[in-house]
Amino acid sequence: MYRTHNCGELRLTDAGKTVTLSGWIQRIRDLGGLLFIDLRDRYGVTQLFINPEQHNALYQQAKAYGREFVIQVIGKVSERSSRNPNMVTGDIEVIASDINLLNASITPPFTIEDDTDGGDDLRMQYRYLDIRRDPVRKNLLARHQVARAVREYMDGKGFVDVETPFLIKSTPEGARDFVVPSRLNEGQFYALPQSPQTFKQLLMVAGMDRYYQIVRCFRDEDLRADRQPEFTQIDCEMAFVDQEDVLNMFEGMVKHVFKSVRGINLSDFPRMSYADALKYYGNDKPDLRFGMQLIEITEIVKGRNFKVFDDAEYTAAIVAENCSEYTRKHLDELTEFVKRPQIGAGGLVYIRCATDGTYKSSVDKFYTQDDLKNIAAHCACKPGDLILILSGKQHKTRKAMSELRLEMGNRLGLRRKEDYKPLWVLDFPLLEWDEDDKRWNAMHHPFTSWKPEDESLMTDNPGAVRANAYDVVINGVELASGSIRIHNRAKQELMFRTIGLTDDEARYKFGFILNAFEYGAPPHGGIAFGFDRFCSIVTANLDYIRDFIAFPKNNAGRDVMLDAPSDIDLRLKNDLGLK
RNA sequence: GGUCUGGUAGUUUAGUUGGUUAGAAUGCUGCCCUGUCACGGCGGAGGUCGUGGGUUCGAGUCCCAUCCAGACCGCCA
Repeated sequence: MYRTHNCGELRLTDAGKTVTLSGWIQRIRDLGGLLFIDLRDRYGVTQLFINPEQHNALYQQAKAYGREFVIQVIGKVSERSSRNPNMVTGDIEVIASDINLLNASITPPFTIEDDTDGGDDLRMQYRYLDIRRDPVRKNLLARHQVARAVREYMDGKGFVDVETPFLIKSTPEGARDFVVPSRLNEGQFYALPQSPQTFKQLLMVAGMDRYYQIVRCFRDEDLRADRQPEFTQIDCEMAFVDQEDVLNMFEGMVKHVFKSVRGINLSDFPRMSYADALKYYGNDKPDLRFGMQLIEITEIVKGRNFKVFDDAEYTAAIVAENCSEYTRKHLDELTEFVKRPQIGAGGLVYIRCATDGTYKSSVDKFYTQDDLKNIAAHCACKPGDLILILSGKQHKTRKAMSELRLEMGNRLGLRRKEDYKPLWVLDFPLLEWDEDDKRWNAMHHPFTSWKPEDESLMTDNPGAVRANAYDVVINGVELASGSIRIHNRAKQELMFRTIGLTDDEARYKFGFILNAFEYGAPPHGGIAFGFDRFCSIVTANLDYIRDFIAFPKNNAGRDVMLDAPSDIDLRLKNDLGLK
């Protein structure tokens, strides 16, 4: 038997017991006449004690050990003569009477400690050492807890976990597919699923009624801190439901997970239309942890010969409370921020609302004190506040304003880690114009149904059609996205035609689902959560998911531990008909 | 496809206007140390300054190219 206890469970009440522990050497403290070893496993750290006067051979043996050696120790639990209140096992130590070396270790390339000296690159290359560190291990355990809570809730609501295939057919819509060459069908390829979308709909046609799966998805697109080429979704679908049913069911799931994993009671999710999200936050995933809404002032700033505002399609302001004392340096920084190519604003106009009731702006040449007072009143700006104004094309300016708002939120400490502000964003447009391909594209996916009252717009104004689509957003992060689906062949064909697929193409690419819709497809809808994101938000409220994935890829899609992707054997290439 | 930041000891990094032997911390290592827990004290080893080219009397430092890493834009239904 390698161990009778783990390294995190012994307490003062165990004093006197003879125990066997196995684990890794975290650190050795040799005081000459005394030697301490911190022994670590997944569960914690326990101090071992060796007194050379009693066990000189053991002392000589242990002295030669180094960090990360794997040992088994037999000894007696006893109260420490000087306790350590910072450790849960700090009241006791194990007085070693025998130690077996199970495996030696070379010196690790970085320290296995909470605050490691290792850079990201090294940590990824030696991920198996990184996972020995407490913070990383905790994240993986948290991920397990989130998954467990999800399954608990879904099972309780009668959802059935059904597996769907990974080797499927490439489709033209959406992200770029990862493909797998077929040996038995030379020259042809499987695609890895971007999501099990069509399968879950077919399971509804099949009468499974309530389906879910925690499932890997694959998209061959460029990566970000919060995006991996393979990632995990909580994929869900229900039959005989309308939008309200889906919203209630999955709001319940998010609340259950927060309660179960963190003990946090989320209040009911507010709902906001896509149009309002853009109007008030410049963004379809608003961070509601702070106000600072966008205020449109396009018309009231016109007519003062300030050409930028006079010519602008859209001008908007945000009010930063108690920032009127911002220095020239601060304002220059903000100007630089919005003028960065990624944001792309032409410039930044400010109005300081001084505490004495006067106004100072960067456009004093064009605007009188009364003009500025009028703008301030429109923005409900108080003395001591600072108004920041951007101007230009509506879409681009809203986007820039959204970035500026988030930046100010960061600077003012308004995006507090401990706050959680979820919401539903509703009524997304069904379609968006693809400038490159000169055609309409499904905004969510081409199986999304539309508001019946907007159906007449499908032909004359497709961009105005609203979808039965919804997102869960928490703290400015899109956590989940779903829709009520089309379940009728004619409507599905109309959708395909609208996004530029000919009937022949539609039949070739999606014939299976069109056919299925003719065999009594029930009304259905669902949602899919980004599971990795969910974990990072619930446990740490971070917009960084790699720490929640055991073996993630780097920003070029490489696995630096395996050094994948790699070349393959020539013979394998031949078998696959590749050159 | 594009923009930006970085690459100096095992690791994390400092390095001024281009100028003597590239400095520190940590890790490693030797000796000392009987209650440590980031133990402590004294000593030691450890560097092709990512790579290639160029400018210069002289390059870690300036220029060009390239590789790697990270962040972002495009992209991601």
